[in-house]
Amino acid sequence: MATTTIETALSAALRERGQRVTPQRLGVARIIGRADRHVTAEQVFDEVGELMPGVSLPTVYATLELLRELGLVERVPTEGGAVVYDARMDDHHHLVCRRCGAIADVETDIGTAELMDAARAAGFTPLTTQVVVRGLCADCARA
Amino acid sequence: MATTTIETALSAALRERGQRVTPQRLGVARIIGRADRHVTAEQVFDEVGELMPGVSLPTVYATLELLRELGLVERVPTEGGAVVYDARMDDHHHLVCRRCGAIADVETDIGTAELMDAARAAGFTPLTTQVVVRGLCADCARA
DNA sequence: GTTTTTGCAAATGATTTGCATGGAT
DNA sequence: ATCCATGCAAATCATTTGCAAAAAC
Repeated sequence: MATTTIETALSAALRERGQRVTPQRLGVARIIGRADRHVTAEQVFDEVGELMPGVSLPTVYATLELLRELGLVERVPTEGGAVVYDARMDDHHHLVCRRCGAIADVETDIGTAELMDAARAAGFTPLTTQVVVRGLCADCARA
Repeated sequence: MATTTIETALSAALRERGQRVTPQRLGVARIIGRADRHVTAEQVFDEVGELMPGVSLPTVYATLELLRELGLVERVPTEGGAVVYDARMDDHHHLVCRRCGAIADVETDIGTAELMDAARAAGFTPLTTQVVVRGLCADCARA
C-alpha cells in the first residue's frame, strides 16, 4: 500500500516547486502528522524541539503556512481567536463551547452536496467543508 | 409586531443583570445591528465614532464581548486569524477563499438535524451552526 | 452616594519581518 | 557555486488591562 504520509507529500510538493527539503520542514510535518488532534503553533514548536533541537518558532510558522498552502493542513481559528492546526483532512466537524471555548470533534456526516452546488453557483471552487456548532459543553451547561 | 432590535434586547439584558445601560453600549449595538454584513472591531469603532464621538476602542471590544455573551452577536474567526462580528443570527454559511481570504455568504440550508443530535449525544447543548466552505474564490481560481 | 463603566496609555501575546549566516541543490 | 531557508532579534498587530475620572443607578 502507498502510505502517503504528510512528510512524503511535503517532500514531493517541495521538489516539484523547486523548494528545499530541509530537516526542519520534515520535522514539523512529522509532528503535525503524528498529532491526531488540534495543535497550536506553540505546541508544534515544543514537540519539534524535542525531536530536533534548534528549530525556531518563525520556521515553525513558515512551515505550517507552507503545509496549509499545499492543503496538507487546515488552519482552524477557534472562538477566542486562538488558532489551531489540524492534519485531519477528512471532513469532520467541531463543537465549540461558547462559554469556555472547549473544542470537541463530531463524526456525523452531513449532506454537503447542496452546499457545494451553491458554492459553485457563486463562482467558488469548494475544497473542504468545516462545520462549527456553537453552544454549551456539558460542564458549562450546568452553570 | 414586536420589533426586537439588538438595542432593546441589550437594554433588557443589562437591566436584568443589574448592569448599566450606557450610550456607548447602545451605540455599538446600533452600529452592529445596522451592519448586515461582517464587521471588524475596528470598523465598529470607526462607525460608532461617526455616530457619537469619543467612544474608545477598549469599550467597543468590551461591548462586543458583552453582546457575544448574550448571544446577540456571533464572533466569526476567519482564515488568517482576523475576527469579524456578525449580527445575523440566522443560520447562514460562509465561503472562505484559501488563497486571498475573501468571505462570501451562502444562503443554502443544509440538514443540520443529525448533527444537532450527534452534538446532544456528546453532552453538548447546540445553539447555532456555522458552516465554512474553504476553497478558491472566482478570482483566485483563475491563478 | 455608591458602584460600574469609561478613556487613556501602557502591557500583552501571537505572528511576522529584516538581515546576515548556514545549508540544500 | 548559487540561491533558498534558517535563526535571531526586533517590529507589528489586534486585543486586553490598570487605574483615575465620569456617569448611571
